[in-house]
Amino acid sequence: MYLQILVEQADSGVESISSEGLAELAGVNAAKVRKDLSYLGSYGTRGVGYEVDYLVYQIRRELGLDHDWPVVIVGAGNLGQALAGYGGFGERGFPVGGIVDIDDAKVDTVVGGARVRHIDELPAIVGAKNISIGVVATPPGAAQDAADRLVRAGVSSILNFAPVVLSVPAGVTVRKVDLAVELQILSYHEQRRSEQRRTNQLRAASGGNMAPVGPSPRSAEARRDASA
Amino acid sequence: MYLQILVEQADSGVESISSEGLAELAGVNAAKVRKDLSYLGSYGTRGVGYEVDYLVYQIRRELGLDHDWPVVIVGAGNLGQALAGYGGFGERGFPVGGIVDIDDAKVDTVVGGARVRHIDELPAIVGAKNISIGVVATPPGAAQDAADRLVRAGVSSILNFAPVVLSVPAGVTVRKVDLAVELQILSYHEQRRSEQRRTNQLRAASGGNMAPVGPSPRSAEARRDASA
DNA sequence: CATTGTGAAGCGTTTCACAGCC
DNA sequence: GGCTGTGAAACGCTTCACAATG
Repeated sequence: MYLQILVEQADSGVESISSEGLAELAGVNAAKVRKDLSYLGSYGTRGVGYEVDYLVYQIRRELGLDHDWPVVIVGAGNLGQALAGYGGFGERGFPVGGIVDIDDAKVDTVVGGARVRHIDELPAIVGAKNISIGVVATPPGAAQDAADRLVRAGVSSILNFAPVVLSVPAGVTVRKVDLAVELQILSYHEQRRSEQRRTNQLRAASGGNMAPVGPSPRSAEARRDASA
Repeated sequence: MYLQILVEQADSGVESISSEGLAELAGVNAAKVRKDLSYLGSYGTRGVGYEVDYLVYQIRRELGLDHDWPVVIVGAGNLGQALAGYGGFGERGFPVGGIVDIDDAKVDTVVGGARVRHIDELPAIVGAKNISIGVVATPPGAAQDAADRLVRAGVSSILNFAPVVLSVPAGVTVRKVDLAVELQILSYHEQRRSEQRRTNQLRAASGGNMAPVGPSPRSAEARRDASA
């Protein structure tokens, strides 16, 4: 996240930034920024701050972003197609090295500039482009099989969009992005807000005093809290 | 996550589950499951376990999933279209109540069964369907404006797919899904793995003894760790 | 007697507070 | 004087361990 912000700042011509400035932009505590950055080494200058370009370079190096990581997408349905068509991946160093599907009807169609290939070609694709990262964009029922195939093909990191817990051997990293879970979390907050409103109405109706729970001044502090 | 697993279990005819069983499926510790569920109330039976259906009901109630939450999508580009076309949302209680874009060329096109409307109609759409949740699927530069418009229209929860930190008033919840960040995290793990391999080679070449760092037996334990 | 519910310990992360340094 | 780097305290989440109980 720091990387994103720093790149943005660099693009706007900012050359130096303090931990406090970066914290403000990231919505976190300044001490946290300093501690986080200290794990990279001592790249700040006391009394001055951090040089944006240099920090970008160091973070990129630490994250292994000094070269591209081609990815292979399994599943050419709605989501797979959108991911393949979404230019943002390539821009950020993750070009789509291939997209595969198990359905012959989808094979050889073209999405986002890539031809869909059959899932049986996975080992060939992974081998040819030396791919380490796979994306599972299949329906839930096909996700474990997709993961197994990716692992067998030699992939060691998986980004999973299917709403299932994947089981993989040790040494393989899985990250899960579950859109429904994100919405459920928002639903929970909405639920609480509406319960809160009911309680306030009751309290107001009964004429009692109450601690303020409504919007406080729109300070940076408050805005940070809002996304917690 | 428990909810997902429990619904799946219910569909396969499982009627009762222990904290240990649920922990296994979720890839977490059994004590954590019990503590988590204890916040809902005491819905288990000692010596027996939890009744799946009842637990599903209680979790749904707590999360506010006892009714649908229509969502409005801002941005009808690649991602917005995929989200609108992705049936999974509606199935899980989040039907697409509308999709808007600022670009007249996209307005009135139809994606995933919904007609794209102009972003100026946002207040009308939100008001008519009583929408609380908005999805930002715009390019980075347009995201803050999209968020501001959503908030002005009365939305109080936002799911943000744009790679920017949104600034919203207190009382509005934002969750961010950043695909590039997910891939960057995987890149970091890959980076470490390749560094590890180099170190091992050096150690092996120098003939020294070393603690095992490679794959261990594929136990449930190890597979859990893999996704950490 | 298997399994829950939960105090208490353990542990990693965040924040404070200030010495160190430019 | 201003800002970094970092021990130490605070905090919150996870896990242990076991009393409670159907």
